[in-house]
Amino acid sequence: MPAKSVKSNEKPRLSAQDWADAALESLAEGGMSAVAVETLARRLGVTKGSFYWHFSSRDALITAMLKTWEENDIRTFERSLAIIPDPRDKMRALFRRTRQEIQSHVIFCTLFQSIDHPSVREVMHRVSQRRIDFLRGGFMELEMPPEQAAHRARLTFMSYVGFLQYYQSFKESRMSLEELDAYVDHVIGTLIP
Amino acid sequence: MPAKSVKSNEKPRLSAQDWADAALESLAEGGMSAVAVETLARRLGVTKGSFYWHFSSRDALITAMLKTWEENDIRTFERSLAIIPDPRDKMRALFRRTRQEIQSHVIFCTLFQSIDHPSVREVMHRVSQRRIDFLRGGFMELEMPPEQAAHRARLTFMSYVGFLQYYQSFKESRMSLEELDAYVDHVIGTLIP
DNA sequence: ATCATTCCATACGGTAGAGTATGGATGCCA
DNA sequence: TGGCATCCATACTCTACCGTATGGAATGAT
Repeated sequence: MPAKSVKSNEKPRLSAQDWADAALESLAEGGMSAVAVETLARRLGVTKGSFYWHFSSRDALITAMLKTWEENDIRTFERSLAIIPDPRDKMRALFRRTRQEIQSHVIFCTLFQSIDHPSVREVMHRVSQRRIDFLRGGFMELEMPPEQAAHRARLTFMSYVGFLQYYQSFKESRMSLEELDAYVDHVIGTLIP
Repeated sequence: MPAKSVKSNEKPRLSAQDWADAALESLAEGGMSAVAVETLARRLGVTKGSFYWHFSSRDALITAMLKTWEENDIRTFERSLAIIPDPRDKMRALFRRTRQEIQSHVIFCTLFQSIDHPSVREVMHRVSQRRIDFLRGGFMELEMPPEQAAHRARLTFMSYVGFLQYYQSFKESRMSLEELDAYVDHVIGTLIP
């Protein structure tokens, strides 16, 4: 086996980024309350002593975690859609994106539930604004007048947020995949001109 | 002064309903974490000793609080709209309702953020289903085919949930009232056939 | 007037999680 | 090989909660 196995062998020797990554995973699974120092320490196979060497406080970890998420979000979200040339295809692809259960969606939704935290609030405000602006640009490419495009972008974003919230809250009574596809088609037909 | 002043004079002598009501107010202001025994006791001018006479646990209070809210929600929400005869007017009135900052909306949104709690989850699932069904009925009154009405009802509800979440999260950067009216009009024009 | 019931205060125990203090282990470097 | 920096373990404090145990004051019934 290799000398520098990162997983559970030899000596972990963690970095601050390792903690931020673990925090993100824990966030996706158990919400903000799961982003706890001792919980993460157990997860990483170390103790709090390690944590407080890398970070000054839990809040500092949360900030770093959010920074990691936001950067990754920008990379994977907008850049993957910039390739699609036709604006209508691009918007449709964007809508269908919601159907996939990417980790980014889960975290986006989870963070909205922890909006009380100042850092979370700040990041979510930025990210939301960015997505609404992106949608507005898309609708304007579809020949919508600016005012209307702005409203439609808001409406679209709100339905996205609401859907995630609902879908993740009531996992037990989810629609079937066929139904879900039909729903997304309906949304596309209703919101995309 | 009267002999039975409920407020802060003479002797409070609380009932379980008083605790549930105070819990609701506290919930609207500070979320579920504000629904804490000692916090409410301070609010009511008594101590925990009182609480644990009326309730067996914090969870019992939460259950009672949710029961109170759900009953009140059914009363004020659906019954006030059943009067309007024209289906299109009814739907429009329903949409414009979101614009008003009723306490029920605030609590609805706050509860969605605490969906982890089993009792909250159960109540929200019922309430959500009820509202979606109500919307579906409304769209069917507008001559929409059943399948389409179901999807449109979902979409409408999702945009409602998302809007509340967004609107309550970022109070500092809210739209002006005129803009908000224009937005609601856009939503009505887009979602109501 | 006595007595039980109702309602509440006081004091305590228990737990979970954040943060601190300190020493030990490991590795690099002169 | 001694020494310094890096990274982590152990053990502790502190705070904020929930929940319990128990006694006391008020009220109504007889």
